[in-house]
Amino acid sequence: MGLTVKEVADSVGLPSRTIRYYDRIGLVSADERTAAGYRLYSPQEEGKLRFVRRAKALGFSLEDIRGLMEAAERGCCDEVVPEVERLLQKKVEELDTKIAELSAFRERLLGYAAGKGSGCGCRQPGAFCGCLDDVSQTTVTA
Amino acid sequence: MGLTVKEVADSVGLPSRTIRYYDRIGLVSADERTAAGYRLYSPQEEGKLRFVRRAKALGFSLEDIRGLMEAAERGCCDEVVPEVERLLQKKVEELDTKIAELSAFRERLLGYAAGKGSGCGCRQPGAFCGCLDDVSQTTVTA
DNA sequence: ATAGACGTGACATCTGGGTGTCAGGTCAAG
DNA sequence: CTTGACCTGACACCCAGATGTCACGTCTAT
Repeated sequence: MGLTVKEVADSVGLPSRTIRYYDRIGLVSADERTAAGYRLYSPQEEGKLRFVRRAKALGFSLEDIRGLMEAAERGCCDEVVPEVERLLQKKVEELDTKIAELSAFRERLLGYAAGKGSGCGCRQPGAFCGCLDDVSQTTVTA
Repeated sequence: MGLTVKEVADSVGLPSRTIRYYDRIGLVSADERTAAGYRLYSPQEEGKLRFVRRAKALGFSLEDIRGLMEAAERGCCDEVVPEVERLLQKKVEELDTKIAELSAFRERLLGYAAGKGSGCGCRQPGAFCGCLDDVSQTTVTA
């Protein structure tokens, strides 16, 4: 009983190669095998893999994901949610910061593009005039 | 004339090792050298390096940055701004999408945490009950 | 019984963005 | 004239997250 690598791969939308990789690194292991050694995935493991795929798409590292799933092993949703929430909060904050910085950068660029005559006025094709530098004076973290 | 690697490194806030790396990969090269072969950086090159540092902090890849600087070589700011704006727009859109997805994910989590009784109710510590999977049904790109 | 799709582990390789470590050359100060 | 900080190139190595490629085993259909 259970799905083969290929079946579960098609089902969750990851290459079977990657599924085997996740097994190898101990992220999601098929703990059942056929007599011939073929991996067999239970619906639960399929769920884990699906979770991995989505969390990965959201920008979590495999280590983050490992942490989340270990939390899930320790308890069920009631215990997991705060952990997930914490990591998620961190992610959201990171992205918020990044967005803010990019927006500021963009504003400055638009200022250059639209306002103050046309550009920096240095008129030195071929030379790196420094106005991009000037434009990027936005304070940036990391 | 010009700054040595160490001087320019301290000035722009990058390790001298990294400056030499950027030279090696042809991102920002010191085209002047002393008789002994020491790199010498002009204020323009210093400006480029500063730009690289900031753009990197904003999440651009070195290849993106290379493209931006090539644009800068072709013309000056008037020509560069649209190019930068285009890349920047793309970045901002990527991040906006990501933020939206994370926020949706978060909402669902909060729904689990706060609403509907307490969690998914499956009460199966040690089992991956699938509610995280359920919670992450948010449509996600890439 | 044989072709072809799929499975296995093992090992190497890739990308991006560097860092560690050598072995040796240079330069300013004391 | 030596000490110590800096410079040079070359080569190896690191991380995450896979992917390529072998060589060989298995399963299903015809």
